[in-house]
Amino acid sequence: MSEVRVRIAPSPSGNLHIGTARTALFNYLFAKKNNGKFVLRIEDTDAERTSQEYIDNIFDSLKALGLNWDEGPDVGGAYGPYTQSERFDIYPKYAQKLLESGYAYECFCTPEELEAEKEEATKNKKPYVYTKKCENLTEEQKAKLRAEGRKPAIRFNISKAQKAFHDTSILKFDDLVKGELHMDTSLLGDFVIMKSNGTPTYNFAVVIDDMLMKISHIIRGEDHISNTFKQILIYEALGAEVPRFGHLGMILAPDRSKLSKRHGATAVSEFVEKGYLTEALINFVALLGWSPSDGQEIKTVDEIAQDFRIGDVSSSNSIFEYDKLNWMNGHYIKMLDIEDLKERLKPYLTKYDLSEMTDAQYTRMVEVTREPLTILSDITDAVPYFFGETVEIDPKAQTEVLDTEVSQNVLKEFVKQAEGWSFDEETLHTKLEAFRAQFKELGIKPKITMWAIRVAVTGRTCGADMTAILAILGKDRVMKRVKMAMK
RNA sequence: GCUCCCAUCGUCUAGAGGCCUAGGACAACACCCUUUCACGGUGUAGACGGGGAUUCGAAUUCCCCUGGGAGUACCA
Repeated sequence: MSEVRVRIAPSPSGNLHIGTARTALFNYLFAKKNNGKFVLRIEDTDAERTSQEYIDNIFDSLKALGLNWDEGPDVGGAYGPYTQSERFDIYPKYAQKLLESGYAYECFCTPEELEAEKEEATKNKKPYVYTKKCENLTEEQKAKLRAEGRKPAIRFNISKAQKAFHDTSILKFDDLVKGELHMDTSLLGDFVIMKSNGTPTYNFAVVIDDMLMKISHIIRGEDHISNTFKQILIYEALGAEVPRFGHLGMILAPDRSKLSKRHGATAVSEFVEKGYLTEALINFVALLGWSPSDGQEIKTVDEIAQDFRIGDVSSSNSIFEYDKLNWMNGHYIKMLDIEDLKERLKPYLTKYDLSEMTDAQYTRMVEVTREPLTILSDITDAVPYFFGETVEIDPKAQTEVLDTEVSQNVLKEFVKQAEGWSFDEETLHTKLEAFRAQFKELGIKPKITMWAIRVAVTGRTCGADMTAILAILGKDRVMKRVKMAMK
């Protein structure tokens, strides 16, 4: 077989969708596994909905996910341009070819006429297929319509192509993930390939582009299955080699509907802003439909590529649930290199004055607070007590902990003893241990002892390791806060 | 409406006729660890949508039903 060439062809009518990212990933994996090329093409045929902002977002998201393309609008390649709007001059040539070979014809029907036919069909509970009304227009009739100022669209003649290349009206192909798929093409209407304004429709543009870009395998969502039948016929009518197709199940929201904004984030960039790591995102999304042969689910994209076979991908839909993504994201946060993590956390710490801390203190703070983080943005609410001279005491902690007599006794004793301590973690650790033991003798649980100190110093009942907190804050601030908490 | 696709624990999945009294992961629950919250460890509970057929034997093959999804544009 000739070179494996796959592509992802997003339409820039929105930010890169997580579903598109998964499709891109499977294409990328397939290319990697088969020493092929991964091509990025921007399908901006519909100028109305396209914007540069979205194009940038698609580029950035794909790069952030590590899905680097070999050919594309920015890096170029031998089969460019890779932006559809820059290819407008090439589609009419092929449409003309189809017109000449009789696999396409001009259609002068107005949108109103078409609309009426459709209504008629639904009224009679009949499936709508284009009537082929314009199939056999004479040159005279066409000239007359043109004279009236009507501009024709070009329609593809399904039945003619089907008859020319297949014995029956049933068209079949062997899908890479679903196996044999078939369709009765007599149920398909002759669809428009060139709009009356001279631009190609999706189904035509993709075929021409994929053909010219020598795409060998088309891996995409199963929402394209019905398009595939139309596209195969175009390839055949054009005398081109038909690529292999593979249709992936869709990603659904927990309510089994299409994943949309009302379910939360849908764009990769939104997930990133929320504090999801691209490593976790891509790993998670790979597991939707694919599973590792060794059972080891945490894997880099390159590791997955080694193990990847398109035929192993599940053909059913899968539901996007946050539980596992969250777990996985937390896992990746725990695994991250500390310096890396320090940088990635900074965008979520802007409300604090990091200059209050030395780099060593910041490092230590991150080390002791990273554990419970699910998403990076969780850091914001996890660290307020590391900053400023004083803390705000949680009302509940105040009444339940600080206001008790035991706590007050603990704090009194703490102030007395800690005055003489050195506030390095090692010392603190042993001193605190002894401190707890001392109270335990009096029948006070270690937990209670520590709670008094914790609430006085941090304002809350839970948080990072106390020893580290005290060391980072330093003796002055700790003593100040504890004294303030005393009655 | 018509056409197509899909169907194993709540979720993601393993399973390609006997290895399945169906395995793993996340979530849940319990216990352990522990200076809190967590992390971690151990364990518990939890599924082959229904009905036929083929077979000595079916989660695995076939058919029907049901359920879910998608497509049905001069959108992509």
